[in-house]
Amino acid sequence: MKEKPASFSTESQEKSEVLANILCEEIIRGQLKPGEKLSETAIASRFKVSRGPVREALRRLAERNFVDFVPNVGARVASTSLTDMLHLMEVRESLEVLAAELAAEKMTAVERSRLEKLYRNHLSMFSRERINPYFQSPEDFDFHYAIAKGSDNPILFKILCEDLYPKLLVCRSQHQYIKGRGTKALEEHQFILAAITEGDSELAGLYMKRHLQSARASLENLIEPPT
Amino acid sequence: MKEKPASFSTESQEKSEVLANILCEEIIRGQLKPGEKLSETAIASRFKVSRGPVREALRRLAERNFVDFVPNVGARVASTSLTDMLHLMEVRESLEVLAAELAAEKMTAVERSRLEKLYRNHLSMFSRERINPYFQSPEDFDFHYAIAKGSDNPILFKILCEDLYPKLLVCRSQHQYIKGRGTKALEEHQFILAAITEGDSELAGLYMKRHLQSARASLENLIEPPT
DNA sequence: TCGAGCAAAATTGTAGACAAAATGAAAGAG
DNA sequence: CTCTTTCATTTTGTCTACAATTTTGCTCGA
Repeated sequence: MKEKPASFSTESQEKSEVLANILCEEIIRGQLKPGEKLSETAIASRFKVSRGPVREALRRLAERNFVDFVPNVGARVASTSLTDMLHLMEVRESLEVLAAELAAEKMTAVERSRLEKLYRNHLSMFSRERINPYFQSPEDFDFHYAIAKGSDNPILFKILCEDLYPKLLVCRSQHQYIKGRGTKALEEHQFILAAITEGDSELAGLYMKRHLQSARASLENLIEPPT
Repeated sequence: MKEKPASFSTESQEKSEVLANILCEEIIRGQLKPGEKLSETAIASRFKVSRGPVREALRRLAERNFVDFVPNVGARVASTSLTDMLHLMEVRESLEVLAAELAAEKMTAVERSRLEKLYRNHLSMFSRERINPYFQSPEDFDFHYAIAKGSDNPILFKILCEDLYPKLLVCRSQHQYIKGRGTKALEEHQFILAAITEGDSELAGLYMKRHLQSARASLENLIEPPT
């Protein structure tokens, strides 16, 4: 019997995957700026690897639309406009309403209590230090993440948590969009939480819809300011 | 000034992309069966290329979840269960309702007339040869494709047409799920079309919802037959 | 001054070879 | 007979080298 050498913390190793994750992270953090050239040789020498793994990593990122790729020319960091962000939010709204409805129906007891605990933590956290823009903070995403998980629909979860959220984070970092909606968002979470814990699917969806609609509306104002 | 040599029909060339498309097509057609091993060397020799492009192609397909990938082991054709298909349909329903609503608001005049023409073609086509299961036929997808396009939301379009529809086709081929809902689906299209051409967003969404709900319901029966 | 055209440099695309890991089969112990 | 261990084979991971394409800068001429 083989000792499992990687007890935890990882690893599938495979440099191309590690590279893809690192580059993805740097794009999200904004350390790699939109439009910036991603030279294979430069990346290869930076990470002390050959170009093979780099190419594979870039292909993966291209498939996920984190980089724009032109054959025989190369890869560049994809630049996402505010219009893109609006489109993302439109899709997100639709899918999270579904997620909230499904979560209200299907969440297990432990999931519900965990979600409630999560909310209480956020509440106490932001009642002490009150200058925080809760909206789109890591904690905000945690809440939505938990609901996506609770929907018990892996496809839905993947689209939301692995496609849309990262993309939204990229948008945010590329536009310094830190539109903090104060503790308003936190209050809205309370209603969503209540509906989910009571298993009221329709209501959970409705609260989620309003929650995200207000976020989207403020974004729309940013694009075309009201007359 | 350079002559553009590839006047049309393509090409970005780049073997890894060509390979990815071919393999994807074969998975959709069911020529590559679920769970089947995708050996790099085998594919490389089959297409008379080196392993490099093959690896890149497989990485792309893995990112799109058409193949399951295990480091140091290799890639296998992803097998999609009927439960997966149900999850896909749930997400699809939510997104297509949004697409129909947006299409009703934003479709241009020429897009509307084109959609109408498309519908009339399907109508005459299936009134002559009436044995066809319209539902999930290429023509059925054409209609939904046009609406996704008309939503004027590239993110939405991409998820529907490049992620969900292909995946649904894979499911169908892997399960011989040719559940033809007769010309019922065609009739439902008529209502959707009417609502869109009249710009009635809410109604278009509602008809779309019912249209896909009935499809999903019949799928649910397949999984857990009614008592 | 500006643009076309050519040439050199840099970058991407592909191929082939080597290293590392996993798979599978055979041999041996209980 | 079954389970375990070992070893050879196969397959994947990575690297280096070479071919093809693009980019860049220069020269030349109007």
